[in-house]
Amino acid sequence: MNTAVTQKSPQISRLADISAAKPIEKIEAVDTKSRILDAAEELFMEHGFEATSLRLITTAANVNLAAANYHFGSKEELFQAVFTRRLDPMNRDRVTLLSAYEAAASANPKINPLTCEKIISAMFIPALKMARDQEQGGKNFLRLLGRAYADPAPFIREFLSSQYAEMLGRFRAAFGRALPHIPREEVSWRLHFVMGALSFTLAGTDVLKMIAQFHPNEVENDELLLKRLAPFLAAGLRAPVGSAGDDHQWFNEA
Amino acid sequence: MNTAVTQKSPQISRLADISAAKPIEKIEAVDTKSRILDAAEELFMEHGFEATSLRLITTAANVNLAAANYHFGSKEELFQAVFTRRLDPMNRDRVTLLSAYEAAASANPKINPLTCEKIISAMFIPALKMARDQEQGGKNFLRLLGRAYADPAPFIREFLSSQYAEMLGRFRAAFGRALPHIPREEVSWRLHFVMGALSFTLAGTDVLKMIAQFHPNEVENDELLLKRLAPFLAAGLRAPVGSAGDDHQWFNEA
DNA sequence: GCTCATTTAAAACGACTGTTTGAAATTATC
DNA sequence: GATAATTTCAAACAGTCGTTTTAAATGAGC
Repeated sequence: MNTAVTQKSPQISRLADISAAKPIEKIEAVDTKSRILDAAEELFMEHGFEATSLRLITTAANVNLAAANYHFGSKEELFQAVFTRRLDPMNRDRVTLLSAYEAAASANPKINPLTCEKIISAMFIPALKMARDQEQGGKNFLRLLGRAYADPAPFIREFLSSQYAEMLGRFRAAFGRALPHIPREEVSWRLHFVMGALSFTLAGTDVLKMIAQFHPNEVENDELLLKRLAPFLAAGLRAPVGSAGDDHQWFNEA
Repeated sequence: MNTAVTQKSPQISRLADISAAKPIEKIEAVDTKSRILDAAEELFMEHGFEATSLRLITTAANVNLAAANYHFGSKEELFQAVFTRRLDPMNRDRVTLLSAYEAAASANPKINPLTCEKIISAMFIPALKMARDQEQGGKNFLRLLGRAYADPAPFIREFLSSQYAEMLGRFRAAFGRALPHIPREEVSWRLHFVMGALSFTLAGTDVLKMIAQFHPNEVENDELLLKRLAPFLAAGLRAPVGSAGDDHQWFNEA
């Protein structure tokens, strides 16, 4: 015998223990469908898609296991239902707000120009509204959304892509008009970076937060957080495109 | 009987089909340990941690199932081994490069000032080097790393946190010195945003890429990609902190 | 009260999971 | 070449998984 590695004696389940799931928590919606959605939202946020079993969800929701498949068909469809419930209206609000800004700018360009800050606020305000309105569920969903961006499952990525297609198209066009001196392709990339910083921040589960000396005792609210993010992103969007001199200096001096 | 939802007739496995795994692919390392690491790196990147089974990994690596547990102890320890193999030297290179810049700046502040661009390049150059050196594995790992940032599994987050602690502390201090007019806490947040845009970009699996009209036929290399990212981040880091006027204007005009 | 569609309940299905075991094969050491 | 340490192998273990099935309970319309 031997040991290339000291083996752990007992088999410890890595997944959330279903026997430790409290049958009744704060899931208080009346109908079964909503109870399942609420529990799924919280548990998917906490453990991720693959690591969250239907038994864990239905136990937390205090409903029968078969109810999940009965009402939603499959686990994937339940996952999508969790998203559409909140993402659909949020992205609709974003497009509506952007349209309002565009109309105001069109009517009176001198007074209400469509600045980068305006466009960014059209993306953030609906997200903020959701985080504030449904006190618990809204924040859970934002964290879940931030994580879903990086999930490798193809069905998640295809689903999110279809959900975001219209909104992102509108905002890319708006940024393009607000930044006429920047090439269209560069604008696409910067919108890409904006989404990255945004989703990373909304997910709120990054490595930085677990390291000491990073705002140790202060509990930031989402509003203050996005007020920090906004100037950062606006400045990045307006930055001069990298000159040839910078490009060559960058990677050859080390 | 009835149907609240049209049921899918057969049970289709959502996970990667092990029967479809090719026993021999391009995993050509000689020793079993490296073969497992190479296969695990690629499959974890492709399917995520939970959705990747040890049987899938060992089949792709063309080794026996028990070899994974024999050499690494557990699936979690295998996952961590995949990371330490590349992340450890990469972060060491980053700190070394930053130290070199700091020494040069200290010796001759007028000629070699420690600018934001310098510090950013100390983060990017080692990542670029890895992406170029090991042609396939390096890129795979960067995508895996970007996804791991958002993974909800506690052991992943704690592991990454410990791996990044020293490096991030050094870079936060460096940014603080390079941006003396910006409050320390604001610097921490902006480093946070930088990491978000960076990991999102390195992951390369975001929603934007799947939407039409986004660089449809051009295959960007990582070098050009980071040349686009750098000016964006540097401008954001140097942005004036949000004034009180901006703050109040932001969220109350909708 | 009866009929009918809708919803809930308990139990089982087949498949897949990480891990362990004990013997065979291989490699190194003397 | 014999002995010992290391590595590989096939097989099994004890669970959990998503899903389906069957029957019981519930509700509405008349």
